[in-house]
Order: sequence, then structure tokens, then C-alpha cells
Amino acid sequence: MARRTAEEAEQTKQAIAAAAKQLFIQQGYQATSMEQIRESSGMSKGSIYYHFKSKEQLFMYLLELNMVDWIYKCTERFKLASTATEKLYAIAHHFAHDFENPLMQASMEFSGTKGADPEVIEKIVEMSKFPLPLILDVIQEGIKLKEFAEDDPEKLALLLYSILGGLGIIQFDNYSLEEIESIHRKAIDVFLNGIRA
Amino acid sequence: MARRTAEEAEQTKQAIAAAAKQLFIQQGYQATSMEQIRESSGMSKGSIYYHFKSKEQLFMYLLELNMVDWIYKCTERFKLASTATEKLYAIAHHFAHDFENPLMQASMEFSGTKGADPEVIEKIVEMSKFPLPLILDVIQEGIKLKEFAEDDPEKLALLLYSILGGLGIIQFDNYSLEEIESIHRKAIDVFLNGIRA
DNA sequence: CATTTATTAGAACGATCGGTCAGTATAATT
DNA sequence: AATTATACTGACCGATCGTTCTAATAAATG
Repeated sequence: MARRTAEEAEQTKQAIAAAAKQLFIQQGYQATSMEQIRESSGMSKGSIYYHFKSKEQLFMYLLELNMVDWIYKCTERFKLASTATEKLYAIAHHFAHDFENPLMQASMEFSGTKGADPEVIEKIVEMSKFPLPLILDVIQEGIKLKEFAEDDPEKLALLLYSILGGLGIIQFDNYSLEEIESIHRKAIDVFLNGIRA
Repeated sequence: MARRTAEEAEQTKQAIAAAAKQLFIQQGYQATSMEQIRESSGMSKGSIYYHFKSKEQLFMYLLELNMVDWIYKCTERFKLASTATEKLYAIAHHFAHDFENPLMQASMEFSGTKGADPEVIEKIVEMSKFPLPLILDVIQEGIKLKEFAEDDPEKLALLLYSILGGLGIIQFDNYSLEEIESIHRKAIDVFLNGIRA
């Protein structure tokens, strides 16, 4: 078998991407081999390299998709929130359910890779911070509308980002989704209480 | 050259350990090769494997040293602190200066390693959480002494640990040590303000 | 001084890595 | 129908991985 229709080819590409994403999430970037991706996707080595010119590029492709999706979902949630406070809870909820997003871990690990193309590294580092501007916006809005006390918005944004990022990285081995959500909500509770006007 | 005195042999071991530690911190576990460690330490392959039976064991050795050192320094700082509040600032200060400690990142990455000995993985995962009990103690003390409001201490400890861990993982590319410290202090400010009795 | 033993060096190992390539089959185009 | 472009296969590549092994050297031991 060879030469599928354009549509089928796209399916192949997505099958590879899906398998790769799952493996990168489970094992990280370096621990995942192209051979594993081949096996898991059911496609051949050649097919993978036909659709993606390298492991790095495949990883970047996934990160970009992920980022777009994340931002879209987040802005969708924002439409339902009327106050900055509500928006922060929305972001936290988003992070808590972000078992689909932990590519962030893999991307942080990636930076250390030896032979990696510096250009790709830079892009990935930059990309890993994509939620920051969104958070900054909300905090600036909250301060402007007197929901939050006057303070350095950049610092607060970085802090909240670290909180949520940190929560996402913790090993929640024995915790249920409920408990995880609960801790994320608690994080926002404490954070809000700490910065309230 | 061969066969040094016991003292010199220990120096060799520590030179290897020091080189390995720096590389693990800079590049992560998997991205660091034994060949790099050999080159950086100036020792031979044989010497490395004479002192450490495997890469995994070398890594574990570093983690254990690191943990002991961390806990010692932290309890030393605690002696200077009279209130739970002060102790929290001490912990934050400790995390902020923990450019020597980010083995935590490497250990989190390690868990994903493929062929890794499950026993070693378990030990490492467990070890990566070592600051938690310390934090929990301080928070329980703070609640008991009415410094902090009544609340679930476990949840708060996990939250603070996530905050500090998250701050430690953020890419502070363009930030000075001053700014990093400042953000860590801010983290405690907000956290304390959020849980204050 | 002779022997043993601890410590180092470095060549070599099999396994696996990311990546390439010649070849094939079929859809699309002419 | 003939040709071209696309989608895919799987064997293969050199490099590098963690690890092992043999030999050499010198401290320790008697």
C-alpha cells in the first residue's frame, strides 16, 4: 500500500501526531523514541519522516497545536466570566483539567537537549510561556476595576503562573481529580485573598 | 597513574559527583551522558564506574546528598526564626537561592525514563517531595499559634510547595537574582495575606 | 622486597538513537 | 493510456548511548 488520497494522508499525519503527543506526555521528549512513535502509530519510519522532517519539528508541531487550542478554550471560558475574579477561577479550572496539556513539562525538559537546534529551543521556551499574557491581562483588568489591590501586575502574573504551573507539575499520585480541582480552587482562593482590594 | 590513597580516591569520587551534578542541573538527566561526565570531570570511564555502579545510582547519590544538605540548611535557618511567618520567609529565601538545588527538575524528568529501575524511580519520586513535611510542620505550627486562619494544613502545604516549586522551574532568563528574590518574597506576601488569621 | 589489592585508563561492546534512502504502489494529471 | 507526483515501506546508516573488561600502575600489606 502507498499513495493515499490527500485526506487519508492527513489522517496518517494526525495518527502520528496523536501517538507522539501521548508518548511525549507520558514519557517526556527525550525518553520517547521515533521507534516508539512508529510502533504506537502503526505507521512506518519513512511515513513519519515524510510528514515531519525531524523529531524536533514534530514536537514543535504538537506544541503549536496545543497552544492554539489552549488559548481558544480559555478565551471561550472568559466569555462566561464577568469579573476578573471569575476569570482567574476559569484559568485555574483550565489548568486543573489540563491533563491534556502537560506537554509543558516535556517542553521544559526539551530545553536541555544537547544537539538541539538553538532556534527551535528559543521558539519552544517562548512558546511555553504563552499563558502569561492572558493572565497578565486579567490581573491588570482586576486592578483597574478595583477588584484587586494596587500592585505590580507583572509580578503577580508571574506568581500566579508559577502557582498554576507548579500545581501542574506536582506528582498527584494518590489524588483524585476532585481533590486536584479542590487544590487548584484553594490556590485561587488564597491568591485572591492575598491580593484583594 | 593509578592507585591513589584512600583520600585521593575520595577526591576523585567527589570530582565526578560535582561534574555530574552540574551537568544534570544544566541539561537534565537524560540529556547528560556518561561521556560528558567523564570529559567534564577529567576522569576515565573506568573510574566513574568504579565509584558508581550505574548512571542511575550516581544520580541517586547526588539526590541524597542534596536532600540532606537542603534539610540541614533549612533547619539551621529555622533557628533564627521565632514565628511560623518568619519560617515561611526563610523557606522562600531558601528556594529562591536554590540554584544549587534544581536537581528537582532533573528528578521529575527522570521518572519518565524508559528502562529505569522501578525501585529507583519510586525512591526518586519519594525523595523529590522531601521539603513537604517541613512546610507542613510550619503551617501546622502557624495555625496552632493562631498566626494563620484555621484551614486544611495538608492542602496549604501542598499549595505552598507548588508555588515555590513552580517559581523554581520558571525560566528566569532575563531576571536578576534580586528580582527573583523579590518575586519569591512576593509569593510569601500574597500567600501569607491569603491565609492570615 | 614481594605480593596483594585498590584505583585508574581507555579500548571495545551490543543496543539504540535519530535520520536517510532506494524502491514501490497508487492517486492525480495530462 | 502514459506519465508524474505523492504517500508510504522497511532495510540500513553512522553516531552515541550506558556499560564492561583487560591491563597498567602504585599504595598497602606481609
